[in-house]
Amino acid sequence: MTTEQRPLRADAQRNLERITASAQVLFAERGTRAQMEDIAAHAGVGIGTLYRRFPTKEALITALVRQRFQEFAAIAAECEHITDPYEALATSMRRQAESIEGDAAFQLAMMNIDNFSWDGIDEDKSALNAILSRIIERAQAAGAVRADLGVEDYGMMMCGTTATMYFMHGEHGWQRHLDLVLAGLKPS
Amino acid sequence: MTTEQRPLRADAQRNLERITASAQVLFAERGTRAQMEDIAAHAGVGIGTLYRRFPTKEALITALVRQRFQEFAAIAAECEHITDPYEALATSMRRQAESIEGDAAFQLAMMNIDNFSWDGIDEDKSALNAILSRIIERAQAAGAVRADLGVEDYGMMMCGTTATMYFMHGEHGWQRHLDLVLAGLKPS
DNA sequence: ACCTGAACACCGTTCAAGT
DNA sequence: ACCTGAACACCGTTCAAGT
Repeated sequence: MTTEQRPLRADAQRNLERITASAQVLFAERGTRAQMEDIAAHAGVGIGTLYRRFPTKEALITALVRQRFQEFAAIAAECEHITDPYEALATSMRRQAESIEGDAAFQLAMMNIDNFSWDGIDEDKSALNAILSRIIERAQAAGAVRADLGVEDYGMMMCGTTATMYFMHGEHGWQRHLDLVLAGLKPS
Repeated sequence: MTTEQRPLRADAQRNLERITASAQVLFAERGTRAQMEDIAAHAGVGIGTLYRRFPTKEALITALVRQRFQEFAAIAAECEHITDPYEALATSMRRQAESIEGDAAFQLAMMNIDNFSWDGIDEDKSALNAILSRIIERAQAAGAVRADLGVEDYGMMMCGTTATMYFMHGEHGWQRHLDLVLAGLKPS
């Protein structure tokens, strides 16, 4: 909950941004095991300051995850403009997956590692889902995908793809998983 | 590496079995965060004893994961006897997935959480893959699945399915993910 | 208001002492 | 050979003191 109620004092705002940026870098690099102390040091602040903004490590990660979800929504919104209804759907998934390729922590998060409570993430998720629903319905109207496809399926497939992304780094990467899954979407 | 070189002294053997069983229970219940001390207590031994058999928590989990892989191989071997070539493949995936439904730690492990080194697991994996290759080839010869399907795809799909299993507990569960993925296997 | 870092708590791991 | 548990180390989190 990167709560930005009353504007922060200028230096505090700068610190907050540094913290978020450092956290993004270190978590992406090292996954969930990046250490709070290291993040604070990387941001050039004391740990106390970090904890003043984010009460727990979980809260910090949640903030980053929410940013990613907002990016997902932006990507989906762009893909809605693609003329071909099937490509709109497929491209959305592919581009979202590409956007998190270097971010180990988000991949872990996406798999719900450590049973995070994901405070506030439902808002972001439903904003995203609203767009995705439209994309899916258009594809269905065009007969490009199976009639029983739902938004939950979309999330599920992204979850599966993310898992293979984290798991397998070889040439047979997550693209392959996504291809298989996309092939399964065609009407039978 | 549950190394069983020279037979253990009777009491030590009994302790080892208790440890493995307790670890299985607690990890399944609580995921990777089950504590070593709790496992030792549950098994009725001191922590020192636990560490005498398994040098690290990782090694303990690895041992359990290897057991699961061996079970996977047993399941695959049974499924090889199914007459319908497509069903042999689909049933193998479905039954393997079912077998780990209650085991949170394995699900996490399957997703390579914490970058475990998976000592020795390659052996188990290749034993399993040998069987799976035969099942896949038979399905391909029968024209029941796409010609470009490989064993790595099998692992990838199980990985994705496991992730959704851990991630989503609703009615739209992992079965749905598996269905979508299986649908994608049919020759186009 | 916000910053700092020493101190605390928790849990994985070690090791000296015991049988 | 094997067992035990007190002690250590590491890292997330707190809080008293300072600006």
